[in-house]
Amino acid sequence: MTTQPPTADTDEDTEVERLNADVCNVVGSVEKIGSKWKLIVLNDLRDGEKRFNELKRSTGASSYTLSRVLDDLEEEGFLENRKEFESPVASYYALTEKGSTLCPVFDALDEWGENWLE
Amino acid sequence: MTTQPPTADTDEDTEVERLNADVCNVVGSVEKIGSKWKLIVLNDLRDGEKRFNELKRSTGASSYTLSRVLDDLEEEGFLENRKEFESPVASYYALTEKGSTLCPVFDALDEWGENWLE
DNA sequence: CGGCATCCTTGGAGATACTG
DNA sequence: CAGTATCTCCAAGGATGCCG
Repeated sequence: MTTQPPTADTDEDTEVERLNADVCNVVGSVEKIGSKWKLIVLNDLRDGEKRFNELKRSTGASSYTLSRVLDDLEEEGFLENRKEFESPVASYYALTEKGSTLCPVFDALDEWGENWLE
Repeated sequence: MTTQPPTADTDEDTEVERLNADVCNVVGSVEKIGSKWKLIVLNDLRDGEKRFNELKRSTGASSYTLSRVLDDLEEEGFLENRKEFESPVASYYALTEKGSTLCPVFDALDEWGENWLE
């Protein structure tokens, strides 16, 4: 095995998730992509591809957290990673097709926020 | 292209703040109503008002958790509480106007989940 | 530059028992 | 029935250091 940071979980909470997903997949969706950092990162990538440290700065996430979030999102097919092994290594992240399907969700959140935040 | 990849950012002071503003609505919205239980409860109330134990059952939250979530949501104006101090006390919760404004968000999540969950 | 590994703190949330 | 009071546990995440 490699590492098993916090990401390593046996999913026993799938039970609860399933219960709620039965009712409506709103909750399922949120469980899937509703975590704070996932949303921040995904939303940040709507503008186009960004590099690791760029995301780090713009999102405010620690490299540790960002790294894990990016891994998760890539693994789930929401974004893809392109590396350039040139002079200083460059690593670009961008939304995939699937990642882009979330735009309506972001739009809804964005619009809601516009009217109801602060 | 041998040397340095495009470093688009010059001064990070303004950049960070601008990006934070960019992200603000979506992230702000999520921070506001994006927690698992809040969403579960709010979504559960789209059908109409429910009582405490009803919600407890349908959401699967512990009474402690549910209680706090309800408090939060009421305090933030997403739902309202109606009590009947009759025989056995009855307490009904229902979405407010503000709470209903979240429906587009739920719809977006719902539709996304329909296409992309599992 | 990208990004793991490690340590450590926090609060979110379950279980349980109790009260009006 | 509708909550409140505790106790406890664990995953999320910040800080930091190191390494290719």
